[in-house]
Amino acid sequence: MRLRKAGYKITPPRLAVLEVIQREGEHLNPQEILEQAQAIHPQTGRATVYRTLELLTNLGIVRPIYVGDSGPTYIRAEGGHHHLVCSCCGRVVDFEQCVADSMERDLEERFGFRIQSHLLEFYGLCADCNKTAVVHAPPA
Amino acid sequence: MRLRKAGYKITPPRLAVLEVIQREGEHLNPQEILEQAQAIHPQTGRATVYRTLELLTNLGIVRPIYVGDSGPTYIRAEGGHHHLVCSCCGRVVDFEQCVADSMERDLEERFGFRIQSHLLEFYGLCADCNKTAVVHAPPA
DNA sequence: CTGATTGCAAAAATTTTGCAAGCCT
DNA sequence: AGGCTTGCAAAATTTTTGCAATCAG
Repeated sequence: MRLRKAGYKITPPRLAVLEVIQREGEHLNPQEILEQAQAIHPQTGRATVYRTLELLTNLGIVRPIYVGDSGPTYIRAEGGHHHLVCSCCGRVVDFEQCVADSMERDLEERFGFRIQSHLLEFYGLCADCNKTAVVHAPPA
Repeated sequence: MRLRKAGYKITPPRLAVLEVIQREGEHLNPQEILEQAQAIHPQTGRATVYRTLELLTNLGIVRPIYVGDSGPTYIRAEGGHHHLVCSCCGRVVDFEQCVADSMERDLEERFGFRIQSHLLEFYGLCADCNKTAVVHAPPA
């Protein structure tokens, strides 16, 4: 338990939030995390979720990402995340193979960072939006 | 002027927002964009800034990015942006060389996207946080 | 015990929306 | 002229804060 090692107390709300992110894993926003955490520990308050997310983020256990339009969502802070995002309609496609790993070593040496994860996003227009919006798109 | 081609009107507030992002270029949040836009066109309203940013984003002219903790900031939607972000203290370091470009062609073919830009972020702990926080960090 | 942690509710901060007036074309 | 755009202010969201009560260690 990283929390303990860092000198923090292990409490039901914190465990609930951790559990939710471990389980659901991906792309939950604070509201959803609150709801699911309450399913585990009913009296969990919203403020505590925010405080816990900040704590876990600082400890490098989770991380917020912003994809498409919606607000922040949280994911485990490990491994890579790769998205292809349409600037026009907001569509998001995940892809796997990524060359970022090959850069980590070099960056770690060069900047003294200890890298835990990465996010690679390409922005552009998806096939559909390419056909329409770009040509001539009156407000909708 | 991309705006015109897409069928939108060229107005002072829109020009002001564009001008601000072209000029300052990087990492301005909506509030700052509003202030600077008002320096150009005083009666610019906050709502218009938000509406314009959304419009320009959909047209693929600008793009919001979220780095570190703070809210969204806007940048021109072209080229790449590369950050090394410390999960602990929020420090952000920019770096240049990037291998993402080599992936664009393949992704475009595979998913039918027309890629305009990319964002590559590595998350981890900076040299300073590595020494302290990880070992034992009572709340501060 | 003791201080970190919590939940609540209020306060802030950030975005969105409704609408009449105004401007671009 | 016609309708997209705008600015304002109010409404809706989202996040942060103050504080007494509680809980983990």
